[in-house]
Amino acid sequence: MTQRRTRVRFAPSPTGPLHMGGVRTALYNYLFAKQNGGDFIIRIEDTDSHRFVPGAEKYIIDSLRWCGIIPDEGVDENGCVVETASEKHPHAPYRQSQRRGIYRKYAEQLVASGNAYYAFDTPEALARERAEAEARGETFIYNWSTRGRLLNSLTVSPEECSRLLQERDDWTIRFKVPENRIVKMDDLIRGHVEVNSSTLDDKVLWKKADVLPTYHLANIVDDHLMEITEVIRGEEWLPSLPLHYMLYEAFGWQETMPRFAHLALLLKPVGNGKLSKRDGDKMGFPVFPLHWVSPEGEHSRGYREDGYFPEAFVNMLAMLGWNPGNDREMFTMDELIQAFSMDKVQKAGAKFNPDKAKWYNKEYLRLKSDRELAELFVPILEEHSVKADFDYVVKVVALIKERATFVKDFWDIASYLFRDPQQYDEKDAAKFWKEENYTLAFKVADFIAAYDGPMTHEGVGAAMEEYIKGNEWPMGKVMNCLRLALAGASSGLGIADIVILIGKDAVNRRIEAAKKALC
RNA sequence: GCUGGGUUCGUAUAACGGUUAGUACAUAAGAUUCUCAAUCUUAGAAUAGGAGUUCGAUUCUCCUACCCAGUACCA
Repeated sequence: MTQRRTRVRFAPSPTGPLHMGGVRTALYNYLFAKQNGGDFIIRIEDTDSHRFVPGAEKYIIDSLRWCGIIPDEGVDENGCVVETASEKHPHAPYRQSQRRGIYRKYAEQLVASGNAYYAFDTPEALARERAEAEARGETFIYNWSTRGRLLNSLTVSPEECSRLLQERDDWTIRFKVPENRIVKMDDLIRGHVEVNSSTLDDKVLWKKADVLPTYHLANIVDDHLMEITEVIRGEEWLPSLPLHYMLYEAFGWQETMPRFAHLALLLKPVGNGKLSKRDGDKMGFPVFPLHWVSPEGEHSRGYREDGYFPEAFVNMLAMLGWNPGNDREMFTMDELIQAFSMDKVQKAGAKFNPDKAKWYNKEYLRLKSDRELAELFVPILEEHSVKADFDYVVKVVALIKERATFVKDFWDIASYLFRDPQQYDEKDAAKFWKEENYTLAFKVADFIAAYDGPMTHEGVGAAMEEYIKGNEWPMGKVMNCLRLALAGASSGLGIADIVILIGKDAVNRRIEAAKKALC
């Protein structure tokens, strides 16, 4: 086979928000394409108009964009699916519903070559067949074993067939799956797989009622036309792989048939089964990349809105079912592109671990500069009506960032560095706010007020500790009393840090307020 | 049911026939600090079960169990 430029595609159906498992599939496609210097293409598979959900298409593209997964083809710079062909997007339109004109001839071609046939069975007739089979404890299957007694172009005369084609508008074209043929397939992840064609059914390829192809036909035709070299998709497609192989063969396209890779599904953190929105709601984690509101008004939380950095989300997702072959866990997108390899992709489904997702965010948060984090913190401060000097915010961030998982945690951790405590933790007060302690704490406060050296760790911090130790006062009790007065709770930054940040005036003010509130 | 896929600590995974079965998250204990967090140290924790091939199987083959997917005129 001649060397072809690598071209992979992500082909979602706009039936709802993109699940994180879908993002992972897109990510692996993207990594594979970029690693091989090829193209990552988006194609919208919307041949089922009944399941179309407004906004889903935009959501999918926005989600990928947030993750840094930028398509080379199919979507323009504004994030819109391309409808008219150009040099950059030669295969437009990239929405199957807008490609409806091109599929019928391919279906007819298969009929002409004897690989497919017209079927005139009504949905009701098929439902009856299913019910009858079920009554006998069997499963109805439309294939070699039953097609001979059903209503189709193989069982009626050519004249009758043309008449039905004319009169009826609910006929279909079905693929004629051969009997008892071993279909031999190769999967990039699973290796060699064989299936006996007798177990397969004669899939509907084209529907007169909708004047549209079904997934299988549209998918194969478009992958062929768009010169796709590798199909990387979810495991749910593995059972239809033999059909797809036979379709390529029937069209005579086996020379350019793409290679296939079927990705195992993402599983729920506890119990069995695939990850669903319900699990997220129940256990408190998002299953979607971005916040989503369904047309019915139902909300779903998103990783972005929950405070995850896209780099952390992507890194976490990449490691769910793939590994570099060593212990390394942190990868930027570019590093993933370098390191990714299909044969390190896990065969089994991976249970999603929300704790690990948080851990990744924490790691990425630490990697960011104080100034960068401060910039993200400023809007949150503004929400709390706090206007602070930017350099002061930077100083605060430097001290608190190791204690946080998300930027949004900053406020809970450090609100007392921006305004006086509004209340005092009751348990901490009961534990530490005793006369023998706070009288000493007040003396330390007086000492700080009188201190006139540099407001640094080495200055006021050291002096304060020396003062307490010199008097042989209980360090822990005194400090916790002070922290309660200054920060509203006994947990938090070191007293010296707090004093240095808020300054002497605030210390005095807060001590007086605590006296009033607690004594 | 049938067809296909899968199975290493609780979770994600490493070990492409030879290791005291490694790492990370989580858990627990200890150290440290004025508290909390962070950090450091340590601990417990796995090859689903059974046959076979082999000098030797986590790794190869078969059987069983369990899990997942598909079984639509949905994708």
